[in-house]
Amino acid sequence: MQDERRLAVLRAIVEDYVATQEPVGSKALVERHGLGVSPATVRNDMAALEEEGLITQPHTSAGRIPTDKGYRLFVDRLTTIKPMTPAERRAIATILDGAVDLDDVVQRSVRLLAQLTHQVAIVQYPTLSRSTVRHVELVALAPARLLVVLILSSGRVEQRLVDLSVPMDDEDVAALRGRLSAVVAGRTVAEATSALELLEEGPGDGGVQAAVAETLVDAMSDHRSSERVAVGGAANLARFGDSFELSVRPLLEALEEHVVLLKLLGEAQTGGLVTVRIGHEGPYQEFASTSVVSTGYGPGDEAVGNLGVVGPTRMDYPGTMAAVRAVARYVSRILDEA
Amino acid sequence: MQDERRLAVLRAIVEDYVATQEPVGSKALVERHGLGVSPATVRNDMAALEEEGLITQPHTSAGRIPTDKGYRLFVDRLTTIKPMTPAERRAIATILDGAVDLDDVVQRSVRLLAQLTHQVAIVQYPTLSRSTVRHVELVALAPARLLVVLILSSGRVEQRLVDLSVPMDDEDVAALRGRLSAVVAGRTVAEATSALELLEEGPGDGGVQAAVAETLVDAMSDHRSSERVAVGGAANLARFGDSFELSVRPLLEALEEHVVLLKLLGEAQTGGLVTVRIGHEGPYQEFASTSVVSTGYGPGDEAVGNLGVVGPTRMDYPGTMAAVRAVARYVSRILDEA
DNA sequence: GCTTGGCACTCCCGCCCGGCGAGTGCCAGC
DNA sequence: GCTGGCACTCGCCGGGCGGGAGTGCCAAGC
Repeated sequence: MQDERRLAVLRAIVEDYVATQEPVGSKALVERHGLGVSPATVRNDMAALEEEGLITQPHTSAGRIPTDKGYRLFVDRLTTIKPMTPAERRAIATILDGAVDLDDVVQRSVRLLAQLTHQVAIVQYPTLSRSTVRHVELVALAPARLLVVLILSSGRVEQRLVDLSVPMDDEDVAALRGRLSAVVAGRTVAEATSALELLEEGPGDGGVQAAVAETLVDAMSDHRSSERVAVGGAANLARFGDSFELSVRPLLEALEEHVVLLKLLGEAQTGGLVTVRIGHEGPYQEFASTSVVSTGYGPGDEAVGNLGVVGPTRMDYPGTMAAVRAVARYVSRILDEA
Repeated sequence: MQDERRLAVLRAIVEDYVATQEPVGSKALVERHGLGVSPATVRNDMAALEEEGLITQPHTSAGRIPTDKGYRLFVDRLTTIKPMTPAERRAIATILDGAVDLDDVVQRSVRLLAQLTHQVAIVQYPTLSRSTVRHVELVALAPARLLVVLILSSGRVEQRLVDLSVPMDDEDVAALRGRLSAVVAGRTVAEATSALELLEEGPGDGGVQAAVAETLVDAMSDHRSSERVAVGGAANLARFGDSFELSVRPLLEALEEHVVLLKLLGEAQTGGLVTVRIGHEGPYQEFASTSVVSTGYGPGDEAVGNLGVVGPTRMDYPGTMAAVRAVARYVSRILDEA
């Protein structure tokens, strides 16, 4: 009985604090929410919640604010993801359907997510994992410099420059292209990679074939492609009321370190499961006062990338989770069709 | 005689203010620079400079700070671009030489420029202008969906998706590729564009050839490619001592509007000419308290893109101009070789 | 045993105020 | 035309002072 009311008090504190950004006191709480008890009772509950480490006071005789642990309980047990309105769904569909290619989908998603949540959005470019090799192209830019272009069934194009130890003429290039094509075309990335690694050395070409094959393997490895992320809505960092130099600057710096962002997005969760990392739960000092809401996307149940938002721990979790889930679903649907 | 000393006073004020970020008074000025006159004399000169609108006081009985007009005079007549040290040159060379492709050059440049200047760096991706068509590739992703890939001599690859009104089989695709290749391969972008526009309708293909040709023309038009810019060092906005919400937030927002940034970089200047736009000289309200230092880059004397930095009007102009010029030169040299 | 009203207490915040110091403008003298 | 002197003007800083919001505790009531 009291336990239930205490949780109701915690929920009310989280909701009020998120809405006003100010510590919330017992009187304001009973006024704004119909709790049906007096402020004194709520004060007792608050003392108990503080005892459990769910809320805290910035200083004596101020209102209470939730701790990370309090937010965690709120997210896990006190709230459900708030469905998007039909208007919001339509907006998502309209914006994302206008995309001309995969990169454009990613760029539109990141803008959209930033606008929907008023926070910083991060979208990972799709990894190529299970796609197949559509085409290999070699272009001689100079006698001893080749442009290697790899086209995958996912629609992604990877390009690399290779400097050769010996010059090649157009015929050599065509022959090499033929040999490589025969080995990799139509195969999945995984198959093509092993096939390339088993490839015998070409006849007296000074290691050219090996160099090109290595470049292809490198281009196919998830690594570089999955390293890429798009970031948007950095201006929303202004919502951190704190000092710029102390809290926002390190965040801005971290946002340019895409490797950090990838770790932040974490492991892909598919099927509408949204991951929430609150405050200090992550490994990065800079993000100790932020929360990350993320999920995976991809055709079917396969995850080919992650997306999410990062914002202050005092964020609207139900709304943010809904937006992240909705955008991920829509992007997944686009990948299904492609 | 007095005129000369007055200009020396202006130069000293700019240099001191840039170094300390604080209004500079007459006494500090004679102490730090060996002006050989008394503070009172300097005060008279300052009154004259203020009369001319070159400096101003934030409030009565404070030191002076330069106005935009004062910075303009300083940049145009009182300073020369400070050459980079050999160590800095080597650092630039080392970092940029490690790039694997054109996009990587741009991304490395933007990071480098941000680090060198401690300001926000902007680098435009090279436009394709005079490059020639190396290769056209068509890939059937689905019966009625084509991926069109355009490879240019500059090393740039453009890709587009085309939805067809009628399905095509592999033979149709190969035939279409052959026809298009014959028309555009080896031509410059300009030539290829006109050739495509004159192309006759394919035999009973339901407008497929026209659709693909149009896509190619679109991909070749400078527009989309030159729209792309890379931004780095946004964290350096912290150097604006001002309030976050009022001055930094609109800037951050503007930095995500790449169209705005392109206008900011302005018209390309080649041959080591660096453009400086100070404060309100530009059309954008958000950038009224910033200066933009930019220049063009490209092989030979041809400008294929711009790069620059944006920072507070109180910036180290000689050093910034030197860094911008040095990076542009090095990028140009890389394009020369490619 | 839980809830409630009352009450004293604590502490932040905004305000005013006075002293200090930096810097100026002006003036008379050189 | 330069210089030293001098009075004046402000912005900045620290201290002191209510006002107010919020708390914890206690004794009484259901």
